[in-house]
Amino acid sequence: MPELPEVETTRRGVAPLVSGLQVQRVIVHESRLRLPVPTTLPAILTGQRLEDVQRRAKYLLFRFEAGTLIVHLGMSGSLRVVDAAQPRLPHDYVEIDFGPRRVLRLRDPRRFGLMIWTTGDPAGHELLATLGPEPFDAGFSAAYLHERAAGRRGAVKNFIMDAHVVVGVGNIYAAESLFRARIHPVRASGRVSQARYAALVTHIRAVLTEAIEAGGTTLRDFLRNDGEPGYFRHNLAVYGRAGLPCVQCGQALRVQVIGQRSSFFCARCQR
DNA sequence: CAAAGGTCCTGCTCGC
DNA sequence: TGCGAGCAGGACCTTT
Repeated sequence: MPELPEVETTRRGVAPLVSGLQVQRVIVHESRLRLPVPTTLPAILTGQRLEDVQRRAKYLLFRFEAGTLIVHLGMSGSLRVVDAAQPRLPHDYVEIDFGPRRVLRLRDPRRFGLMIWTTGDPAGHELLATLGPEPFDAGFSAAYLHERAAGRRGAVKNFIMDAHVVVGVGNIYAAESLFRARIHPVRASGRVSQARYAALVTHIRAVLTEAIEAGGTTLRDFLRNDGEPGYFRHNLAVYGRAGLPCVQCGQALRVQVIGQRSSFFCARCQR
């Protein structure tokens, strides 16, 4: 589920509902996520006031006075703020209770997500310290990509999906932005001109912006924070459209596994 | 049975 | 030959 737009949508949905409130109770129903949820979490959080919710890459940062709760939704995670009377759903693994009508629940069927506690500057945490720039940072530029890609022969799609190069470009938005920039996903990243990287930067930003404004692309199990099903199919030009006609040229779109991920593209438009 | 939106780790290969 | 960067593949886990 969560690519960057979904994570940002989650942040915007959750933050106003719980920011400024004090944690009443924490229940960890299942701690075996990608990293273990600390069993001390209830003792750490109870009584603390949530200052705000920030985002770095696909990590959500719940900032308390004493430290930061780092949350990642993996491939299937979601957060909702529900009434305490709402029954737990299957795979609702952690509950942070900010009051009877303000229970934050982490659901994560595949358990690829994480929820950990850190003190000090979260940017220095090992999970965050080596991440590349945010797509909307000035440091993410054509010159930056061109320089980072010099000499690299791997597929440009893998390159832009590498969080140490730039964060927040997952499989869907990699496909969409490469299509708009007319760059073939298998092209060696070191053999993309700076001018074409300029186009790619523009399109990555545009695609992410559109998706965030649309409330996030949702393909499967994203739930909106009010608990309503949030199914929303963003207008995707290539992702999931193998065999269907290219919106530009009409030729059938192709799918190919690149870096173990299904990659959709137009073999005529993208070079 | 394959595949699903993410990330980390290991071990191999290539080029200097 | 040795080294490091880059890269591919596997692992994590459950559901459809």
